[in-house]
Amino acid sequence: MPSGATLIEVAEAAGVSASTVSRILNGTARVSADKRKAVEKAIVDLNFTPNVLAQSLKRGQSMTIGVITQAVDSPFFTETLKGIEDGITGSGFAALIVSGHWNPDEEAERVGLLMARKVDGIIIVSGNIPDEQIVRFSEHVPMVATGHGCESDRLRAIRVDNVWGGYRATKHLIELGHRQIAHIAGIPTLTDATDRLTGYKQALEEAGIPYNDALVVQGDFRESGGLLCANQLLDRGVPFTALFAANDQTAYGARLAFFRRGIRVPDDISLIGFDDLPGSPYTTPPLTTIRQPVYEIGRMAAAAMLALIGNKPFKIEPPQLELTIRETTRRLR
Amino acid sequence: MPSGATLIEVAEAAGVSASTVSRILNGTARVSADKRKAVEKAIVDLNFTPNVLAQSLKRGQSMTIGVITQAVDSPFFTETLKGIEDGITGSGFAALIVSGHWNPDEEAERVGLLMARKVDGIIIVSGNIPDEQIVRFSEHVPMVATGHGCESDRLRAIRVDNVWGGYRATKHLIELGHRQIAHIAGIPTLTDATDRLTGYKQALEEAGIPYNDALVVQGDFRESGGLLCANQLLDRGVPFTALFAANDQTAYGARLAFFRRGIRVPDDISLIGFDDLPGSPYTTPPLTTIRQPVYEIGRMAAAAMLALIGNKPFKIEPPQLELTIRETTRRLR
DNA sequence: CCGTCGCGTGAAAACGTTTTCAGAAAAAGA
DNA sequence: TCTTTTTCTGAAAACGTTTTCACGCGACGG
Repeated sequence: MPSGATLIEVAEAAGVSASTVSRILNGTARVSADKRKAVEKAIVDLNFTPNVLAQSLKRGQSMTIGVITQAVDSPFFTETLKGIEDGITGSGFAALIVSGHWNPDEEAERVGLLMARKVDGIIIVSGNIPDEQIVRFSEHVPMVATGHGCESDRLRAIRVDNVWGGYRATKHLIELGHRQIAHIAGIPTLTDATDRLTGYKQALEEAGIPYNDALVVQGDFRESGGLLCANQLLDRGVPFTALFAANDQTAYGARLAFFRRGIRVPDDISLIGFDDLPGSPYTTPPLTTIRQPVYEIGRMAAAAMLALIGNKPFKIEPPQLELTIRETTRRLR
Repeated sequence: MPSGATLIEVAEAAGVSASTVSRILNGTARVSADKRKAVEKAIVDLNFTPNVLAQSLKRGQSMTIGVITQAVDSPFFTETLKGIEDGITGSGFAALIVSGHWNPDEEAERVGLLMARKVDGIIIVSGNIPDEQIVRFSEHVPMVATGHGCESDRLRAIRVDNVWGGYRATKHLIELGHRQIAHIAGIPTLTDATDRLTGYKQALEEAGIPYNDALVVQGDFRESGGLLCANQLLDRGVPFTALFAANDQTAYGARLAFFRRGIRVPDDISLIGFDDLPGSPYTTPPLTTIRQPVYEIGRMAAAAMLALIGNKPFKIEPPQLELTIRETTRRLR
């Protein structure tokens, strides 16, 4: 527990000047052994901890990294958050987390808030703030953005190939013999969502299956939306034997819709999600999905940020998506 | 986007002293209309934002609240986090979130870290740091703790009645006619977990059902533990018709174990959880559970902390648990 | 017409560090 | 022994605010 002792008090107790104490603390210059000893003793005696605020003010560095997330209650974000947290710990930095609630204006305002607090960098996790704006921000403070494509001098982007993911998911279903494949899309303003839809279309086209508008419906990346949309799909009466949900949460909702109507998964309908949330191996049956290394993305974001701040080179290698086959998909009878 | 302009520059631009600018900013004293106008103009012209660091240093207040959580990746914690975040926004405070990973030593160290950063208060979300230690910390900085029972001058506790929750869950099963009721307990060092077990025993005793050690097994509050423990339980060969899982995540795991063995829920075995995580209404079938108002607890924690910091009175009313009956429990045939 | 009051204001001293600058002491070179 | 260098150290000036203190000034009552 840090005390109220100040560096000056330590200096007095040790009979040296404040400068000397500071030098010992930071290893800025050589100090004679006896003074060093006296100071070190005084430090433990007084139980001294440097005042980070004063340090920050002087150095112009706050040792804080701002993180903008969208919904702290979504497993998708919190996994990334955990990665960031783990990546930061031990570096002396701490994370100031604020959430933008998917609202671009709110996000921009939060960026301002973080800047006012003189954070040393901002990590922006997904969200739908326009890319150009991010680039503009990055002129003021180093930034790392996930789910965005833009890059610049002080801006790194980490993004997975969502088109490929959508393609792979759909292709998996096609390989199992399905040809009537429905899709519950994500939030249309997010490229993540539209890219997955594009991938879906590509796979269809490749297999020579005509795209059918009646089999695609607009979700919201959440369970409730999945439930609703699946019901909608079912009610349309256009038959389908497989469903590609834009993310796992949507898949959970759809799964429930099927359950309610006595439709068995995967016996009657195959279901595939996207993300591979921590809960997905434990659904009944365990969910087949496109694994997105969310945690690793978080760690990578943290590492990239640390490198950016320290002016060190850092090569981002785009995290790979991976088809994870569990038990909600099966070969068409 | 905040600029590099300082208060002194604003003062110069407006032809007044720094003190005057400060007074206008904080409304500390009356200032003549013309100077005020000049200053306000200079502020927007220079796009000035006060340096929070300097303010903090001077005022001895950092406008930051530290939050210690255990696992940012568990829905239980993130829901609380969301409540805290929402409760804080608009107050000018920001949340510095660190995680203790269930490790008391790590938790204590993190408290030190937060204190070094001169946070104005610390909210500690669950965790197994000893109560006395929390009390000790609270002598240095205002604290709010959830899942702990201790209170003091600068310490507020928010905790639900876990004994009652365990009792109610078990009683629900008993009311449905079950008499062979298994229990997968939580982490034994957490009172949350042991309290729920106590409640389980109480309900059993009340109903005149002898407590059977063979029907209780030690989980870890996570899905994987639930899966393992349910299998263990099944392998023991002691028959049971209902299972009370110490939390929802454990229930998810157990559910999967049953599914794997072709045991139907609720037809063959009734299952009840604890927490009511956001995902629980969307499991198949939707999980019967004891609803814990996690989000509200977060908001309450934030409000209590703000009140504590502002020296305002605040009455914490303990959040109520509630039996939420869905579809994983049914009357014994 | 002269003390007293209240109001608006600026100068300057904090807050707790880091860092430049220069001086003193010690070591090295001649 | 007398420079010249090298080490080590302290004084003092920052960093960008807030806040105390005191001062000038017009208004007030006597």
